[in-house]
Amino acid sequence: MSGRPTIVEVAAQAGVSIASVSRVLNGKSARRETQERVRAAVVDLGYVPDATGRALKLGSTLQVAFAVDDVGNPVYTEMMQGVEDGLSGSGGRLLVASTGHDPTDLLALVHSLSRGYADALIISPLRRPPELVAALVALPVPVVVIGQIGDEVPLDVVRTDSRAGVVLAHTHLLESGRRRIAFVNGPPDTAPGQARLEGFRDACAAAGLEGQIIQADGFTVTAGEAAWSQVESISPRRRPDAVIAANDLLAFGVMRGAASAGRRVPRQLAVVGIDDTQFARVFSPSLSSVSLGARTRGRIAARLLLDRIAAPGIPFRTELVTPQLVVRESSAPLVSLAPSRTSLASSRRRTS
Amino acid sequence: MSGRPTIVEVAAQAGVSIASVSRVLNGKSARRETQERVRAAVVDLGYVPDATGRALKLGSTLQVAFAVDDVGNPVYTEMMQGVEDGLSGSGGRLLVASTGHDPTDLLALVHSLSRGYADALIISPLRRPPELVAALVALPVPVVVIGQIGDEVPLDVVRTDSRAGVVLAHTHLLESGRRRIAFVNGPPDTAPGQARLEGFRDACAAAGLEGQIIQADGFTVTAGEAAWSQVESISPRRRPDAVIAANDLLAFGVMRGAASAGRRVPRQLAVVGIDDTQFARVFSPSLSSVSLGARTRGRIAARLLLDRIAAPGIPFRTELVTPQLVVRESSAPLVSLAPSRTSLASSRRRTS
DNA sequence: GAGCACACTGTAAACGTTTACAGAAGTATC
DNA sequence: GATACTTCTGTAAACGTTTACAGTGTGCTC
Repeated sequence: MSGRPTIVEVAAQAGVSIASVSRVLNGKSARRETQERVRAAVVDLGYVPDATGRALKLGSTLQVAFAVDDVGNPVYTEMMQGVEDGLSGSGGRLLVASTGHDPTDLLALVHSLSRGYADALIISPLRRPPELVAALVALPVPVVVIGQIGDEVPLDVVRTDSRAGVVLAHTHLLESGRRRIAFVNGPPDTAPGQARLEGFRDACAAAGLEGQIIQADGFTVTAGEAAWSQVESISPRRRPDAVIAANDLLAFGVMRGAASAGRRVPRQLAVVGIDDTQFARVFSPSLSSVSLGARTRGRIAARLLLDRIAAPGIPFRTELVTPQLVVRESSAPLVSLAPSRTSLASSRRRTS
Repeated sequence: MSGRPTIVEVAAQAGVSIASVSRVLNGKSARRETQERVRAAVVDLGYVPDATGRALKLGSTLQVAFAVDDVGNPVYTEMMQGVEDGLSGSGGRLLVASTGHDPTDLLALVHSLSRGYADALIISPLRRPPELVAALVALPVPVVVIGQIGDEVPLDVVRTDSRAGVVLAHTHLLESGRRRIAFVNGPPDTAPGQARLEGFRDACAAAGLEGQIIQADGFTVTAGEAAWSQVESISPRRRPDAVIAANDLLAFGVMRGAASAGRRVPRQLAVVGIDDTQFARVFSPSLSSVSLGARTRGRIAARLLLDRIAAPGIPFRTELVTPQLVVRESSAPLVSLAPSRTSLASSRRRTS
């Protein structure tokens, strides 16, 4: 009466049983007249089937949880949009859980998922302590991990080779004429922090250069700014002429720090970020960045999930997205900078 | 057997009835020995109460839906973080629905909410066609609107006076010595588009100036870039020396356009954005922006919601968040720019 | 008109919880 | 030892669906 109408009231109004109402609404066989009466009653009462009752009976909530460490990072927003893309048409809803940076939060979240309020989980964790991996594997619902999780873990995974991504960036900077290339990393106890660090070491070894490594205490803009002051404190002779940042936010921070210290990008300092977030293109100077296909990864994760829900028994898969360097202003080659008086270069020309 | 254990199995294992199990788990009175046996069985079987069964019985899902038009806009991410802040501790989960820009999507989403998969809705719509308002009012769950929705609508509302916000920006630009102030608006059929346009007209009238109005076809960076080309096409004599953009993304777009056209910000063009998103501070030059307290608004919305859930009968409230101008480099005063030829960093020092 | 096939419909059980109610067991009081 | 009282426990109903199963009715064939 007071609340929303239930199937019982619809049945009463239509003068049929609740089974018939359910059948009509789910497109099962029913006489034309029954159909009409049910539909009329539905419209009349404004009946909408209750998701909870349905979920209880069918054992599926049509909800997918998406867990990330920091929704403030645009790369995760893009990933989420990818997931939404991939889910669209499946009738699923997206439950977003940002867990802050507290690892116990994340674990609690994963555990709480066994309450069954979602049919599946897509997770992109920065860190992967054994407890987390164990919890993920033990979860009674399908799980897709975006990122590295370990080879033998029985889960669907969408990966990218960010190690190779760093090498791409390094090679590009060499080609643009830089030799003193530094790496501003995020926390090395994170999966991306570790992989990207390895990539940088690989690249340095291959080039026969030694590279400075600066460690920021997060993957944020402010951490990048703080890291810049470490760069500044390097003795002038060894001071880098290029920086690879472990993600775009760090890169923005570095560029900001460099700008307020009066150093010109890209003339005095080239910067390359990772993730190619939407703001990389927009920044001035625009930021060269290694795209790890966040949106694509999200989309693939959704697809893996839908596949597994459709056929739970299939073997676990690992999909790989290859990194791609997007070259923009922040890493313009030294050679082309020298003679050119074109737009950006001239607008950034030294005033004295 | 196969799936997750239910309360029935726990009861069997503990040798008590399911009612006792439920009571122990919900902290109702029970003999110490019963408690111990139930808890032992729970641990033993790894039992976790099913959220769906619980929701069905209790009629509450512990889920709050949050609907926005564009998750790609950082202002909504911040708002969402505010909502999460405000919800934390209430045991609620956040269901994020980004509806793209299709207004029928949004309507469909709102209607689908009457399936009862969420206990409440927080919505920040760009447009508010009568159908949407009607649908919101008709919804069987509490609704909080962030933004303008109309005075007589029986809903809880969190508002900000973005009209006054534009006036703030305008006054500031006058004080910084600008006289030909243009306004880059988003679509004027949106609530913020309309309010901000009115604010701009107010400000122009008060100052006795006529202001150019440029209309972008979205609240995005690319729309801002496109709008810039319209600014460029204005005859040089009337060309603006300052731009107020209807949000930060538009402002970024304008700055990007201006930069590639070789115009200096703030020397030749001052820019002020609206929303004060996290990247405003980071941009080079950093963007002056009118904060509308997105995070605060989200937090307040959550509080209004919790209040209403606790006491559904209370009168509807409208909370107001006052805009605050954050002055940064992009609108440095001409006077301080004129004599000095110093870097942006030093000009920033004077303005803040 | 009997028999049969068929299409549809209603009854009732099930999904996993919570909780009103009544009954059981224990304890204190006379 | 009976009574009243308290404290705990079990039974069963309820939340809103879907669906197996049995039943009804109709039309057809002989």
